[in-house]
Amino acid sequence: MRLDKDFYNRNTIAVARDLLGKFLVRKKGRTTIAAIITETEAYCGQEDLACHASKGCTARTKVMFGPPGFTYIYLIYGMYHCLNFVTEQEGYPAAVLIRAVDIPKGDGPGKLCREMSIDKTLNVLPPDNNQLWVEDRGILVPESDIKEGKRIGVDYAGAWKDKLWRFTLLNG
DNA sequence: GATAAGATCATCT
DNA sequence: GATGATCTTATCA
Repeated sequence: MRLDKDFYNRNTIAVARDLLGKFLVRKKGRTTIAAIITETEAYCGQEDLACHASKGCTARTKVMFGPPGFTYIYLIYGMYHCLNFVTEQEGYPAAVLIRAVDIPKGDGPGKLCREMSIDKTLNVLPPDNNQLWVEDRGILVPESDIKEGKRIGVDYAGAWKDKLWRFTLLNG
């Protein structure tokens, strides 16, 4: 079943952990790609210096301040798109970055978006759109299969760079 | 194995 | 005009 607004309207770290083992579904024309989410990162609120919303509500980050379940996609380093899902209640800016998936060789958030043809045309989609969403297909992930780690590429974020807000799925 | 640099542009100052 | 939620390739050890 497809994850709805209620799933995303929770603590961001809990959402990031629970997204492991879920299926990311991308529908493009007659083609549908489904991939198991294996790596995520949580970005929590304006206090988190690694979170884009820490600089305030701008045209780009506005979606993070909105209701949960929406997509947040941006271009980084002029080359790669990154896919996020907005979490927590409206007014609290937070999101989960999808870093890697299992079916199309997932090595990172930029490569993932390239493989699945995800770009800014999919930005700010509600959770019930028909192009990109996440499904629960009944895979249960035991606590022992989840590994925590530091977030990647945010060394500028002071004390927040060492937060263990990245989650990877072991085995498969 | 580790570290460094280059690609390249939307967004913010 | 500066700066990245990255990735690839090159160079050194």
